[in-house]
Amino acid sequence: MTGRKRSLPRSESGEVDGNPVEKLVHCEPTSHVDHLSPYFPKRDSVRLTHSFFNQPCTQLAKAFLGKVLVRKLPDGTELRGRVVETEAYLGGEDKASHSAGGKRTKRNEAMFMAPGTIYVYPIYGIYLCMNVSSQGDGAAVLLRSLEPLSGQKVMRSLRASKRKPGAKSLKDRELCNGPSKLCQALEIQRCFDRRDLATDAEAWLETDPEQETVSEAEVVLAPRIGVDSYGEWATKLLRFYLRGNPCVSVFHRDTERVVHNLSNTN
DNA sequence: GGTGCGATCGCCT
DNA sequence: GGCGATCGCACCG
Repeated sequence: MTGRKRSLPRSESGEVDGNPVEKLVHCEPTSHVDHLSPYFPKRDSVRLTHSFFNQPCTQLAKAFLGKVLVRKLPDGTELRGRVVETEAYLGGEDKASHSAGGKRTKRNEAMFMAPGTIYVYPIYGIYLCMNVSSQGDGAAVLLRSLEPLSGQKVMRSLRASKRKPGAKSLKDRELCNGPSKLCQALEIQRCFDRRDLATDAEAWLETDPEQETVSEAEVVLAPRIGVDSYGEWATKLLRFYLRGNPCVSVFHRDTERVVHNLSNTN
């Protein structure tokens, strides 16, 4: 079950979908004390370690949901986003995986490294995608979408720098709703390839202090994106996202409708 | 809202 | 030499 309800997406600056509402003084995200309650004592974020990443690929892909990816920029700014969409790439028999058939190359070396190893690769000459190695030979989890939690202004400017000058300002939900968008918004560069998400000083994964564990019912299973040419592996339900979250890149209405109808019969 | 298309280059065959 | 785990924009309805 989820914990306290809250509106989505959250905003650090009193903005709703990019529309300024109220300017707030910047505060450290972990130092808010005004909402403390003796009945619901605030829990701290906990950095996730190797034991978290060391689980089977599909299990890890689901476990990522609700966790918070943190990127600390050289100037000390911390950008935070809650993981809302992932894909599992199993390696071996998974024809859609870069490591299909155990194929190991210079590019995908990180997929074969210890669980928690970051795999960043360039695609279409102009974009990057970020994965995290899991348990299993050549298996990794693709991070597809985040719900921005803090640093939205910086994310927006990082994203805007690659768009047409004068283009419409991006809504919060549009900052990280795609694998290459989240790399741009969090300034995840190629140099992160083969680094360790469990110990790195500039990128890590945390628990969300406002998020209870994610239940199975909140997770939508869907086909992966952009792998249509891989036969039966294109249809396997190896994409996972948080039901109803507006920051998800591609909704799979069919799956959601089926589950919804089933729940209506109860 | 949805669809179609071009961009752009490192990596692999 | 060909292609891709994508994206933004133009265009249509």
